[in-house]
Amino acid sequence: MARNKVNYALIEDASKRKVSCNKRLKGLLKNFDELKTLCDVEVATIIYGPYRNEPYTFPNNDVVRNTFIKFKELPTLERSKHMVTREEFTMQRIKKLEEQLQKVRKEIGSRK
Amino acid sequence: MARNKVNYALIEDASKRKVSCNKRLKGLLKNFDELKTLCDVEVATIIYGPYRNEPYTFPNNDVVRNTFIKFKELPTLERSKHMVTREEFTMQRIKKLEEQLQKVRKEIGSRK
DNA sequence: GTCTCTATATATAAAAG
DNA sequence: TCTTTTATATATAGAGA
Repeated sequence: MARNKVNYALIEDASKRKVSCNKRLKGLLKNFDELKTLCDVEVATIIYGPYRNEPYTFPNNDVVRNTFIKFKELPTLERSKHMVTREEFTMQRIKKLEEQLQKVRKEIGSRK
Repeated sequence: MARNKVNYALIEDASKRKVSCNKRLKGLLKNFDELKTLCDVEVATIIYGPYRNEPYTFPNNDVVRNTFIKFKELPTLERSKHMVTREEFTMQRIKKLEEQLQKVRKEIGSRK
């Protein structure tokens, strides 16, 4: 994806593959996080990587379990809307930091 | 992400949110597809969007079903060991933003 | 292995049609 | 709305420490 365009096929070199895998996993989790935050989409993911036996889950085990139950049973579960206090808090924090960054960067830009 | 940087918060405008949601879903599925192909990672995802009753699944319903069953059978302890919780993820994000802020502020300081 | 850097590919917000 | 286009932000392959 950068420097060189990558072939749409298994990366043969094992160490390159591992590095790529970790970078892409990170990117994927960010995408999920943003989709959930910006667009209010409910996601549940299990990822089995080749480098550990236990899977990665997102956003967390409970949600994954609940989403699966919902998926299996199809009748819509009424979901609690009152369990995001901490998440809201950290979200605000991130927003604020990003605004500060923007501001400071703009200040730099105007001096160049 | 383009033209303008987007705030890390729910997109208030409903039609913008929908457009963004669809674009991001598309991107996310592409990411999954590439991770699976390039790095031989097994993934299972359920995504409930606000615009249809049926969830999106990747790679397909059967794999999702099987993967989640497999996940359910893991002992709880093993499961939580490598869980990527959303909280952890946001903490990392905050840390990174703070580092950037520090760096940029230092740059400003050195010019004054 | 693990971080950082950075050039390039890609994703995507907003505009235009 | 939806598609297509474009400008910008972001992700990431490869390199170097």
